[in-house]
Amino acid sequence: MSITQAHNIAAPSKTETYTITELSEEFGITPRTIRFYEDKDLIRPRRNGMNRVYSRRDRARLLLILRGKRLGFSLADIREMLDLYDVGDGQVEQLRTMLRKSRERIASLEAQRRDIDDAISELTTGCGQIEAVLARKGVAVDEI
Amino acid sequence: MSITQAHNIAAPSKTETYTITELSEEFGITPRTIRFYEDKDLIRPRRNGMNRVYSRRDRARLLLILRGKRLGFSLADIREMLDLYDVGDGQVEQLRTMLRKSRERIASLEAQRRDIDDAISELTTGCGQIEAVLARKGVAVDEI
DNA sequence: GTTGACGTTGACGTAAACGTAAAGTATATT
DNA sequence: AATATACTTTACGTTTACGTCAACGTCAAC
Repeated sequence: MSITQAHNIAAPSKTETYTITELSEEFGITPRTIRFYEDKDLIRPRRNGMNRVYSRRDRARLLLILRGKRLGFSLADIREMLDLYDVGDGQVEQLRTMLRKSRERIASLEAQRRDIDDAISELTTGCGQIEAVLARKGVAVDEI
Repeated sequence: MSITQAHNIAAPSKTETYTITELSEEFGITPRTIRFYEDKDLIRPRRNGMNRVYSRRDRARLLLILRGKRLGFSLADIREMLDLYDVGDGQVEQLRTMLRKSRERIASLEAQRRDIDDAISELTTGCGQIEAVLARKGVAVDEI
């Protein structure tokens, strides 16, 4: 319970680093998940002996990964974008790729939304019919 | 290519039946899919020797299955609802279950839709930023 | 007498994103 | 020394809805 835990002894230096559990707790994911991302080449932390050491840059990558996941990209997509992001800075080609992928994703999401809307109206209609039948049977619908 | 194919020799009688490929072609699914549904106890066609024989009732069940899938229910959900549907007719308990499940599904779909809307706006914002950067670089955005 | 069309069962493969042991290493505390 | 804690690797398990062989049966046609 001491403040000076292993791997975190020094005072907050310029080269702040994180352990795998620190990051997992901060982002609400399991260490297994972070190792999985590494296995998929999404992060490449340094090592201190056997242990993984994450830099602030690694932490930023992890944030980008989780953001990509929230937006519904696959890990493969995310890896591709991260790789582009890494090569250089502001390369036109990367931006084009990101833009294309984002637009594709938007189109896909809009299609999904249409499907969802259709399903909702079909389900709503069905609910109404069931409610009508139950009402005719004298059953209070809200008792469900 | 003759009209009188095997298993379908008789004139259209009252007890019309279907082969597995007939149904699969009619509904745009593979025979494998229909056998899979049977394996999951969603349909139970009669047999003529080894061959499956589907009645109009089986065909109706298949329609309900595909409808349920369109609405995003799992096969397990669909089976449960079909079973209820089979027991009797207009039983209150079945209707309640259907209503509950449908309402749950609607709620889940609405949540999904909110997530999708959030993702779309986040992506749209990101696209706008990328477009701005590309424009400043003198790249026509539509060339992508 | 074999080709082709249609059918059967059984079992393994696929995709995504991890979960869940199992078994070992390394350090720190008691 | 023994215990506790954190970390490691390897590898199989999970879920859903099928796809994909493989090997076999059966019947009518050429």
